[in-house]
Amino acid sequence: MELDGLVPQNEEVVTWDINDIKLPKDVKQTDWFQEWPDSYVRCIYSSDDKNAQRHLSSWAMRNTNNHNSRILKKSCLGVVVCGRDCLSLDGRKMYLRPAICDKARQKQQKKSCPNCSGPLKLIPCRGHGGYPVTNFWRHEGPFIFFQSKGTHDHPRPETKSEAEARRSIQKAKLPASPRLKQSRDTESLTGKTQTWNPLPLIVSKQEDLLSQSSSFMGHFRDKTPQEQALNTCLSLTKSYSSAKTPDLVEHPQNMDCNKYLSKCKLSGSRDYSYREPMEPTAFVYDEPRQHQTWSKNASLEKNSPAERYRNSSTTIFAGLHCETLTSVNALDVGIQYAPNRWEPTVKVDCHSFRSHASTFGGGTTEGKPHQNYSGSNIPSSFYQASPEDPCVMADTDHHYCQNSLPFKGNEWCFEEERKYTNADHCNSEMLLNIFSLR
DNA sequence: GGATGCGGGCGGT
DNA sequence: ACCGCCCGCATCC
Ligand SMILES: [Zn+2]
Ligand SMILES: [Zn+2]
Repeated sequence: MELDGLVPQNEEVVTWDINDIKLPKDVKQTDWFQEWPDSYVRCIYSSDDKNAQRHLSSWAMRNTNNHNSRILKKSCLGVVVCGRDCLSLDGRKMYLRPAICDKARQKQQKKSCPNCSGPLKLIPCRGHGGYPVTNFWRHEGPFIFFQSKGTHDHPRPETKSEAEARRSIQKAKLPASPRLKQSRDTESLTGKTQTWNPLPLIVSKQEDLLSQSSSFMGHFRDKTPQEQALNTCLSLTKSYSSAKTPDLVEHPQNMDCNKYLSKCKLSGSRDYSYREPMEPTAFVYDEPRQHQTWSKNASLEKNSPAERYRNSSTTIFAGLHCETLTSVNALDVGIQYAPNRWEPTVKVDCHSFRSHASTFGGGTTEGKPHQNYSGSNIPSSFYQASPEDPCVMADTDHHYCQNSLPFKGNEWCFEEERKYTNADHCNSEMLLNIFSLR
């Protein structure tokens, strides 16, 4: 059942559908990227939004063929849980991210629970009429239209970055020789149980993670733990960032956290080409020429300085990446935890922000930058910790990064920002903190 | 290796 | 026609 118009996006009534021949062209404001879109929502992202460009979602979504090259369709793979419903030390369940690749997923299901070595179980998504929730992406001019159909009927899996972190850590900790590796593959192919994550990655204390991390990293003779960690961190953010972090690369061990943090403040999106909102017409689905032409016209020429300014800040937010928002948990536990009692999320808004001077000129972050970016449920890093817990520190840093974006956007901020592409540095820094605190 | 996209093909409604 | 989905191919990291 469609809920057309019932969930106003952008404080306006949604009048479009992803399948419409024409999509709205007079978009006054774009939405914050949603990491966990759920239910029947529709969003309009800026085409500058890196996450939207990559069609990212923290749900495990896989591409599916809808025989329509204009609209990218993805369906949810659900979540992987322990077949024994085991709990971590702190009493939380873990929710692993299903591998997106079919082959990899099959392999994954042969592995065993990293916590109790029990079998893993894939909970399929049946949130859309008994079928997986589907997401649709459609690029149109300066916007990326997004639509979700169905409500996930399962817990959230670990995020993409968390899953990547897990892989990196596992790879790093098992610099297995080719021979050993081969036997392992054979084992998995024959269906024998293989503990997915032999190392006790499931820990409830950051302390534990730290010690474990540095211990396995200590195996590398040629690199310091910091360097090793850094490599991991950088590799994790690589796919999201086109920026270089020369300081870190060249002098990781000398990197000062505060210094690094200051860079976080300047982090944002790299691409500032913005397009003016269109005349109140629409994007024509079946007339590629039209929107292409339009795109060209609108791209760069019509921007007045004021427009450029406000638009650039718009882009700054749009450029924030998933990792920035998933916080330090990329390495904190590596696994998505949640309370034992899982409640389906009912409502999710597209957190939009006004692309008006008020949002910017104020120089505040009142444009609800903190508003549950991840929707109305448990934070990805569901983590009980004491104030002195390193994790808290890291998380604080994370928020700081998010709040410290150059809202005021003077020319300097603007330029500086271009140097430090995006907020991924925040993430890298957090990761670095984790490993270097010791 | 695995994430992502693409698109041919098949079967069900 | 629309949808779910399997499968191989290609690209990129
Ligand atoms: Zn288990
Ligand atoms: Zn789902």
